[in-house]
Amino acid sequence: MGRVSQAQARENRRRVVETASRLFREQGTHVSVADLMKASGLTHGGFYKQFASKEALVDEATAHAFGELARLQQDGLAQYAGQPAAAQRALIDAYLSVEHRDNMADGCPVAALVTDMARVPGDREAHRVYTEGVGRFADRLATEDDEDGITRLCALLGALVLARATKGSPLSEDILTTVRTALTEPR
Amino acid sequence: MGRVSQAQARENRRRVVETASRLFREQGTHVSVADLMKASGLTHGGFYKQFASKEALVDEATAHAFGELARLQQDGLAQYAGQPAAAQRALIDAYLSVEHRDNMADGCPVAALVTDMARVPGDREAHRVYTEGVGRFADRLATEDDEDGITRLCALLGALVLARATKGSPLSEDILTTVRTALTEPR
DNA sequence: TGTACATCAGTGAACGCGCGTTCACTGATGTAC
DNA sequence: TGTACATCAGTGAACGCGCGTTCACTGATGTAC
Repeated sequence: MGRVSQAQARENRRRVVETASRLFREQGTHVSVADLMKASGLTHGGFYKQFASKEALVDEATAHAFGELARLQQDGLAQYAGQPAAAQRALIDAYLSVEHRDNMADGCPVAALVTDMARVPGDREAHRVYTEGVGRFADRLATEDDEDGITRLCALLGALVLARATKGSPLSEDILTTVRTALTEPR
Repeated sequence: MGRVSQAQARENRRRVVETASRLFREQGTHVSVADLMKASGLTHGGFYKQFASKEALVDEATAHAFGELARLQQDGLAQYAGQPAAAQRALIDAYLSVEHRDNMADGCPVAALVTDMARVPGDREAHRVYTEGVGRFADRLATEDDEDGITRLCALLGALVLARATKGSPLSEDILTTVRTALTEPR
């Protein structure tokens, strides 16, 4: 192939990070460097021209996924400007939808990476980004009844991961609809 | 070493399953056969005298962990016989304790295996056992306000896995205490 | 603007290592007499 | 009850394979003149 333009190299790098952020969410962070590069349309040998190690990519891909999440949440808020209750309801409906359950790759990184984070050493950059993302998500969910949003976040996240883990059983859809109702009905 | 008595062989097998059920919860189901056998005080070569494959052990260890969970929940109910509210409160306090957060190996398999289950093919025996365990856990949490216990289960489980994933930040303890209060205060 | 050459993103083979699994072997256990 | 021998749980070395990582090589890009 030979050398590639600086612009092309930047674009390739960007694509690897984006692909990684999707594959790590879908399959976990143990996806191989070779698979990651192949899915990005490259061969695995060039990986270390762009990244110091696989660990560095995990950190960067995690940050990328959380950046995307923050952007989506901003968009959601903007779309329902001045109607906080409608914004909440839209978020909850989307979060606990069958589509979100079945699409981990494009889904919430807090849910997709929750077990990976619990099993990884706590001093990693990915951890800092993750914890920050959890805090921001909770703030986003705060209401008059639930001042810090933490309880609502736990119910949302718990419902999504349990619906994924029980997929194939009617219980899975049951979990989604039950928690959606519980969180959106006025009380 | 040479041959070992049938009783000893059964005991060794039992110990491998028990060790696996703890290590899978602590580190995930990708713990190696060699590590599993070493942790059980054996060498890895003998593994296939007892199990058809690693996959078979994952199924069996999952079933073992859920059996243990069911037994613990029975004990908890028996201890507070005739006082359902106190039994609920004790369960919630224990589930959302720092000890439970920090001890995945002996902790709830629903929480420890939730991501593994989401990423494993749905037709496995481990899946059936898992889904059944989720249903039983939800029933156990049912109250007058929350007839099927699903919403409470999601909040409990979400809080535990998030507290684990954010461990090291004050947010972690915050999650445990906030959700514990939300679930135990009368409303 | 055109030419000569150094740079370096990407290639593909190779590295040591740990994985799940297999196998020849050992020797105490279990059994047939 | 004692003896002879077949069984088989456990050992440890080895298998092919995929992992993360390294490296000699390629040749278009970028730069110095």
